[in-house]
Amino acid sequence: MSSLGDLTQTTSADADDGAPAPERLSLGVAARLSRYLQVLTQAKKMGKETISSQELSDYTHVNSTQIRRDLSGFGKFGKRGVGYNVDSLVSQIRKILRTAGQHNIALFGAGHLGKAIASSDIFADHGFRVVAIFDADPRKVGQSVGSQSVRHIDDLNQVVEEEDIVVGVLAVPTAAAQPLADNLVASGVKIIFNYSEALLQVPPDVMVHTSSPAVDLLYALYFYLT
Amino acid sequence: MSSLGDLTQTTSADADDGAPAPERLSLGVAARLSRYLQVLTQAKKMGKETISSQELSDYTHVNSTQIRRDLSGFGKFGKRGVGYNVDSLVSQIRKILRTAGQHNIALFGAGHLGKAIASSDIFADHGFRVVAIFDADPRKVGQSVGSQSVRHIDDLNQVVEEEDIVVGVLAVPTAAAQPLADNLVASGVKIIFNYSEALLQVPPDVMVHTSSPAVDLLYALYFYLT
DNA sequence: TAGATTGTTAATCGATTAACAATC
DNA sequence: TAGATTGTTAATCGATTAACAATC
Repeated sequence: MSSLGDLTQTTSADADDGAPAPERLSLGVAARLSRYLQVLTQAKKMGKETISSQELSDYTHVNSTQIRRDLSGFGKFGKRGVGYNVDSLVSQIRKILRTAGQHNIALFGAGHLGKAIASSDIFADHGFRVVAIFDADPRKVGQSVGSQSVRHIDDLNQVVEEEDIVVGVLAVPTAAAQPLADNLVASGVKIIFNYSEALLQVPPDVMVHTSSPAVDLLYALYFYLT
Repeated sequence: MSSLGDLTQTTSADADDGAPAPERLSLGVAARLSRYLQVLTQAKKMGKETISSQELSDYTHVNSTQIRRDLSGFGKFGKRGVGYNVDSLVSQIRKILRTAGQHNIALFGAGHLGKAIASSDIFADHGFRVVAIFDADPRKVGQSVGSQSVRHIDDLNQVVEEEDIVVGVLAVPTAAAQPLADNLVASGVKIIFNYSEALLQVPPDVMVHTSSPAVDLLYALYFYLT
């Protein structure tokens, strides 16, 4: 597996502008780059023009050397003595992650959580757009949430195709999650974001991310208690 | 394949003041044990009595050898040819993480997100109890959310002391987050769970976890697109 | 028994970190 | 210039994996 060993590095002559990374990023690198992007996006909103690896480290809790190393694998984005330009680093990382475009989300569940998600700009800031909201409750169908009106699940297949849905977000009761996941899989969606507690069973080519705030708390608490 | 990135998402206020603390778990181990615990908790709800390291691996995306290795460091919890007893593994891990007890949470923000959190049992399942809800809007004070009635922020100090609040959860608009965090720090809370997009500034002994669903999506999308 | 799965070792690979020269 | 911060190296640490005996 020596050719896979290079996953995180691009080293060679073409490290500069626009050169496509020849290999897939490793899991760790992709995850960290995404985190840098979030902090940068927020820093930009706050009017910050440059940021140092140490500042990025303070916010992401990733070691500053690691950050510089992650970035320098793709080019020389920083200025010594100054730091990184926020705007240009944002677009460099977007290029590396190939997430510069718009991506469409379907949201399931028009309860409190669904409404919170629909009205937040946490997704919008990163190019994700909620283009459809579904609910199983017929009384909710037709109500408007954010800029969308709630649809019935029967429309799922049609909407996925017409709107080019890439991600399904489940903000539904635990018991409803697996059947919905099955529907999403059947309609061809490959990324499911699960806010319920269900342990979802999906084919290997479908990616499930289960959000688990309580797990993060347990973990934080351990270091608080010890 | 998803959440290896989560490992570093929370930080420890890791004050290495001379005396070695030989018994502390490493960040990675503590994070993984927390994940096992979540899956086990859910598996238990579904009536599962035993679970193999391979099944745990399927749900957590942690290598099964790694799981057996993590667990065997603390004792021989499994039965060869059978797997692990779900109930007993839950209590063993709780013991290791020292999170067997109840811990009290104060929730800030009685909007959609706050209501979703208050009515979810995602925290309750792991021994966290929302014992107070605050909102800055005087019209919301006194309303009841879940089993609590909404309080005014002025009561914060008193509540933290009386109710032994260990964690503050921020489900407020981004602009309101930093002042609230300052209040929490002043009242002695050491763990802050931030659902806003604010980049919070806190003293080094306070731990901030910022929830970032969009980051996880970016990350998932990268592997989908490549 | 026969099949399954743990507990454990040893080797390898990738991530993390400290340190520092380069240079803005 | 003087201070700050990047880019990079070399050493260390932790994760992953294959393999397999033990044993339920």
